[in-house]
Amino acid sequence: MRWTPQRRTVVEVLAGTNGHITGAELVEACRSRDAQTIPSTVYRTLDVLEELGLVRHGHGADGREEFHVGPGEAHGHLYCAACGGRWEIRDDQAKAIVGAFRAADGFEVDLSHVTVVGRCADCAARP
Amino acid sequence: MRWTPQRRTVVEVLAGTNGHITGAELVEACRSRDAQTIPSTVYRTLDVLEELGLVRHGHGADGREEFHVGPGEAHGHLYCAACGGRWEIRDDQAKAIVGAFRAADGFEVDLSHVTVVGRCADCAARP
DNA sequence: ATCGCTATTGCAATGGATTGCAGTAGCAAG
DNA sequence: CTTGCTACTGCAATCCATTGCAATAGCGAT
Repeated sequence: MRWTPQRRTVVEVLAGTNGHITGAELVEACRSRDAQTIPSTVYRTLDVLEELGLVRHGHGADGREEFHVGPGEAHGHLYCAACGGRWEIRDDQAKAIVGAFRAADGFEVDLSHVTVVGRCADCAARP
Repeated sequence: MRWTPQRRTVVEVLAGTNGHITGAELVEACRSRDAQTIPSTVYRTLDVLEELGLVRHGHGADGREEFHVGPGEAHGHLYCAACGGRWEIRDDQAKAIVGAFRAADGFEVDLSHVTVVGRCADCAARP
């Protein structure tokens, strides 16, 4: 792997990111450091970083790419369609999901790629 | 709601569709009936049909839109990242998921919008 | 310090999805 | 049948993501 200026930029921005970021946001953030930033380079860098396990990607409620800056436990996301709120899926809930599929089919769920959409308690209560 | 030729085309294609179809596939299918078909019209028609509850949309493993032709029970999807296989999430598994969130947080999961990615039993067995 | 291999980059093109706007045409009322 | 309202359509522009290809530049070897 080669340590290029472009990759340095991407990694620096990611290092300063807490939690999640979409592909487009990352491109934007890189551009503010280096106006020459090219989207394809950013996305390709993300691919290699993901292979290295430094980031994980999933898809938000709208299907856009979303990156979680690792390392750390893989985890899914909850998204409220009504208020736009977002939460990480807690471990006990994750276990329930993973277990349900493993037990029944032997299917191994990739948690980091799970986004569950619905309505949070508050929004469900006030229709 | 107005019954236009464009909508008729979309609905006819959907009526002939068994199960799932992506936005792009639908546009393509409509074009083969009516070469003048415009993507934005198709997507806007889908929005209307979804409001009426005739279709439901979710996002596939790659984040692209996917429509399930209803009516019928909302259901999620399983997707194997290794072999590309796809299955509908069975009711007992769905219950486990919905239950886990409802019990803990009062979060109401929208099943039709759930796509779970991972590796199916066969692929998990042969790494 | 130089060389050469090839991983990476830049760019242009492509594809799917979405939006704003001006013009068109359903449809209901008269 | 005619009229008028406005829900739709068509189009062009835009955005996010991805890919092919030729040119560049890291970096290990010499």
